Amino acid sequence: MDKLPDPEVSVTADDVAAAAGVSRWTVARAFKKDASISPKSRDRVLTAARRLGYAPDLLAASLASDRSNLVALITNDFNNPHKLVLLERLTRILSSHGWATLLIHMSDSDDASAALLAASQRRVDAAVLIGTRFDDSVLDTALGARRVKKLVVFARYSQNPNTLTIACDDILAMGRIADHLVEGGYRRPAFLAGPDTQSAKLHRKSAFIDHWRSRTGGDVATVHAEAYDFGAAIEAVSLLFTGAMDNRPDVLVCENDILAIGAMDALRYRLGLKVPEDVAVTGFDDIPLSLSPAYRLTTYRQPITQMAEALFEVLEGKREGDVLLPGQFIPRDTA
Amino acid sequence: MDKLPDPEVSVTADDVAAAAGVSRWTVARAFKKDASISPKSRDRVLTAARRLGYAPDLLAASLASDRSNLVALITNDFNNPHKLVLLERLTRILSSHGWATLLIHMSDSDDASAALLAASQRRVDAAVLIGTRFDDSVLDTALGARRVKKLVVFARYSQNPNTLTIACDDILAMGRIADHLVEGGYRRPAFLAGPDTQSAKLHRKSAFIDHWRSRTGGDVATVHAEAYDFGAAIEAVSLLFTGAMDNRPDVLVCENDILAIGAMDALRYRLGLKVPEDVAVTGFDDIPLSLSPAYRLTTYRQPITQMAEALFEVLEGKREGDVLLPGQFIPRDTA
DNA sequence: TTGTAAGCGTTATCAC
DNA sequence: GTGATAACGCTTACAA
Repeated sequence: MDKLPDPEVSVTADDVAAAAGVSRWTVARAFKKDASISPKSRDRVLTAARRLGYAPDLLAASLASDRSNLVALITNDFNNPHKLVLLERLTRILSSHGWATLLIHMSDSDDASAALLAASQRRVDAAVLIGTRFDDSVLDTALGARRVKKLVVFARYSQNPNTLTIACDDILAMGRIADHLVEGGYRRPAFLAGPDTQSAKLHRKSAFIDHWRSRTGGDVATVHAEAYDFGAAIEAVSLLFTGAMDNRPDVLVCENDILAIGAMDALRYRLGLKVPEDVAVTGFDDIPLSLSPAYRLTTYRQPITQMAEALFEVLEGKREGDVLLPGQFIPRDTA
Repeated sequence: MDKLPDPEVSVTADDVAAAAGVSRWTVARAFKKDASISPKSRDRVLTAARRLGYAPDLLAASLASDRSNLVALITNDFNNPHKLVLLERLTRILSSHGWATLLIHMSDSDDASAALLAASQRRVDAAVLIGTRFDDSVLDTALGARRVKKLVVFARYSQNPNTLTIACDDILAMGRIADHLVEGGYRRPAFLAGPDTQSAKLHRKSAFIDHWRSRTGGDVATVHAEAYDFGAAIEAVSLLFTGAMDNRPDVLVCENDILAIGAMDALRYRLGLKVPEDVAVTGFDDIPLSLSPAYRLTTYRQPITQMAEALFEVLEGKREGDVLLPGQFIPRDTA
């Protein structure tokens, strides 16, 4: 009768080796994909392993090999539902390739050093910054405490040379949105952005403004919400429209969907305006809510799956340099 | 001149020991909270450590001590924005207590074994299941592959005796909601639940029905959405109301906010009904969107912070047994 | 193709 | 209060 795996006793490669009558090294080889091992040995090892309930200890492996197949996902923006989409895609795709993910919360107040220290103490192979709410000075401190082998900025831009950016091509994206608006006959756009800190994150804003200017020669009004959530967007938009009702914008171009949804709420429930009849709105991200009949938001979808795959390639060292991928314009009813 | 920390070379406790003129063990002691070490030695060690840029390697520590201070957060329900709130709170609170979190995606199709195996291979001290979409058979397979020291079910109920539940007290909660509705004069409630699988997750449904019956003697209609997202809720509610318009429900009690929001969208945009004038709606969770002027949803907030703190105590072995905590009723405009 | 020996950076045990 | 020594479970040489 087969012995059942005993949960109390941890079974190691040595146990399997003894059971299969081979060396510990051969056991390790049997679990490697492309190892020089005879099919017979491998089979014997795997059978024994299954019977004993053995699974390699990745912690010990990491320590010995100095490679953990572990990434830290560091983020600070838990208000935006888009984060959930990013986390879902990243964990799913990375784990399908054998990578585990450490989720690290970076509070707004303190800098990234603490997060990176935590990551490095767990010996991650790379740290991935996912977020919109930190500016580039954060990266400098992070890199000062350079304890992490690779630092990737995901779904956001970074000019920092020691950092690798994987993102959606914002210039292309905002150009596409601007084109759509020009062709739709809109003439007085306003851009609703997040907090106005000195950083590269306002890429979308400048990309839109540049493109709009070159196509129409016209100017673009600008508002900053105090945070990336719809509450802040409601305040910002209310303020904007109560100010100058005589020559009000005919379209609100928003840095992301959550701001766009706040903008729509403000227009409808605070200002009594209709979307898109009175004012049109565009977003960015295509969060699930954008599809809801209450919003039906015209937006732009980031190529998250491809971005996640690109991250995987970067982690494996199969790819170098920044990655900028084109997304997809999603026209719905709000513009 | 002080040498700057060299990122290329990893500095170990031995280096610090040499620099401080003590043994490696003393270095370790200096980093322990309540270790028997003289203040002088500790100070000398910490100074040397700071100068060399030393931080203990938690991987090696885990291997040696058989304690990783690492938890696996396993989830499969990335459609519900409430997950983001849970993740935020858990990572923040756990990390403030020195615990790191592994985020593991459990795909709907396969069982929990893969996720638990992944967790155990990283030697987590506990696995925490966060989700609504698995039924109890999943727990059985998970426990069959019993590789993880502790298995906690968070923000959901489990009857499994090998599992520890930390959740909001649903009976109390649904009782509170039912009371509010009875007092509000509602008479024909319908309950909108998620997918109808055989499991304990329909706790809220039965809790509401029981309470409603005992207070009014009346029955409660029931609908099941095919998934926990607002698209599925829209379909389910549309179907329910096109069926029997003669004696339609006057209030829709929803298992959570995301279903409630879908229900409201269906009522307003598909059926042309007004909330709460024609049909009232209640939710559960108090996700950020519930506060939006488009919804202003009457709902019930789970005590997430306390639940997270309870999890911490369970992890540290300071607490045993299931934890059921009371939440807070949040009356807004929809009921 | 397979086995042997020496690490990886910490903690645990037990002396001093 | 402090230090030596043996684990922890694996991988990386290198030798057979």
